Amino acid sequence: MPELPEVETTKRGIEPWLLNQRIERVVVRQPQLRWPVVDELKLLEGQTVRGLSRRAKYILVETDIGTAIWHLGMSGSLRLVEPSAPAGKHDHIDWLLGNGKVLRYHDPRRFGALLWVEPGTDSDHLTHLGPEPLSDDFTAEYLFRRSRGKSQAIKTFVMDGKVVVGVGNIYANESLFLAGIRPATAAGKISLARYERLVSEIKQVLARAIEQGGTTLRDFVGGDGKPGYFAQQLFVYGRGGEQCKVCSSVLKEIRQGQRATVYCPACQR
DNA sequence: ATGCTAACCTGCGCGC
DNA sequence: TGCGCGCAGGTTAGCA
Repeated sequence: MPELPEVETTKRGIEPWLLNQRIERVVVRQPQLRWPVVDELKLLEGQTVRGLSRRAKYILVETDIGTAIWHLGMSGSLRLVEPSAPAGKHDHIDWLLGNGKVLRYHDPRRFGALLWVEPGTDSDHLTHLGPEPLSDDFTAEYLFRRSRGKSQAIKTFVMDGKVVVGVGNIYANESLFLAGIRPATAAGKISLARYERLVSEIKQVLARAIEQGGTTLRDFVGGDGKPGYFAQQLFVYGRGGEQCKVCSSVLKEIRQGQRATVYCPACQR
């Protein structure tokens, strides 16, 4: 489900309902997620949420005794529900809040996670990540430098969280289309000028997707339960075999690293 | 080091 | 109507 815009949308959606609230009870119905939910999460009971933030596709919930870290995996969602709403088959975790609402984690495929770190500690999952794509640290010069000597395809290169975080399959496809770059091009062969264009398009497409509340393909919903509206603005993702919206050529679909890649053979060189 | 593959898990849509 | 197959927004472990 979620790439950076969907995670940011979720974080913004739940923040007003969580900030400064007491977590009264933590209910874990299914601890077997991507990594097992640790017993320490129970320590959240009675704690107050001091702050929310996002790093890469992780949502950090800070309290005085530690930080809970959500990851939504492929099919996870976090939303506020009423306590009377019955928990469904894949509603794995509830946080009962002081305001009477319930923060409910739903994740059919269970590739998501809820991690825990003590104050002043960094999760191993966060320490080796690349820069945030919307930050000033993410520049064409950076990508150019990191890519020299690499034969790896540009698409898998920008999807590597050690290079830059938050760019998943949807927005990798879209930003390469917008930048006019073929996804299979070796990252090490791309010029600084073309990286200028790519970095600019990555930043723009992510920012626009956040404005639209993310991309809803099947089941993504923000914290308020509403879908995102960016899907209608996708140029290539999920459109293999259809016509290019710019030049009407038939879009090609290939596989890179077990992921679908779609591109326009005319617009992307 | 680099880069590719398989794996984790469930649901859905398609072709037969 | 049912069955088998392939595919899906992410990430990491393991291998050559």
